[in-house]
Amino acid sequence: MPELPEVETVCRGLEPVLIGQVITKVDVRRKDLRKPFPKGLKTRIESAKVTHITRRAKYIQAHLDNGFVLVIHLGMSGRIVFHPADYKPQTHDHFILHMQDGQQIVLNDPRRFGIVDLVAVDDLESHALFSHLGPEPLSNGFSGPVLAQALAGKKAAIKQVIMDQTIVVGVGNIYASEALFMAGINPEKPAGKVKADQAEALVSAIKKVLQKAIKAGGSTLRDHRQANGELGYFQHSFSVYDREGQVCITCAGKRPIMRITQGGRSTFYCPTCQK
DNA sequence: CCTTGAACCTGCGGGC
DNA sequence: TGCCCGCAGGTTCAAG
Repeated sequence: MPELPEVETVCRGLEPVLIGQVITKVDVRRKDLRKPFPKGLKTRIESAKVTHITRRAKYIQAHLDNGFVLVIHLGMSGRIVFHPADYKPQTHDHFILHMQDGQQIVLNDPRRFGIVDLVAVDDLESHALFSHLGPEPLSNGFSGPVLAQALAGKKAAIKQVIMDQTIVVGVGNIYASEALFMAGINPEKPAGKVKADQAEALVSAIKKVLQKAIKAGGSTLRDHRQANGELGYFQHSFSVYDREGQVCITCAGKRPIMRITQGGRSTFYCPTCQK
């Protein structure tokens, strides 16, 4: 469940449950996900207290009182769920934090594209997972001029470029289609041909769609639930994503929403509204 | 440098 | 019912 709004929603759900709590026991149930679990993970975080939670791009960062930060990426299919003390691990429960109040924080990830890492807080910015990342989309560091500059001269399709985490972080396959629709830009347009005014519109659209999705608790695909059991509901607000063949909500024209493949991923757009 | 495609995994739904 | 195919919200690495 992983684009920025979903990860942000998870972080907000984790805060009241984790902050101030000591991790009493850690269960690492296999040797790796997309990467190996870090060496000494269990011994280095057991008995540590969670001080605060941050997010960078699609990474969850749980800061501990021993100078380490527990980093979790959910990949494509990862989810974090809270369970009571008597919960028994199920299939694809790969990593479990037992907290001092008895609650279990369970990382379940069927496809195992997720990552768990442990980083010294002083090394966070320079760590390989983070050092190459572009600006946060909701920060002032992401603006029309900044994006226009990053797009200059690029031949690749704009859809694929805004999903490039070195350009801007947090935009995944759903919100890329949604933002391009909102900005009226054809996803196949070469990035370098997106000029200042369209870049400005695209930045506004990305910020707007991500903010709206966060307010909605993210999008819930394939029956997924947030850690607290609540469902995100932004999927009901999709304008184009997963709406192939349906009528465009803006132009209601004769040409329906199209689905194309870019970089192996589905893209949805309105051929009338997006130029 | 760039772009493209495949690779990593499991599960689910549709078509036959 | 069962099998095969395509598809799924991400990232990385090799090949051209």
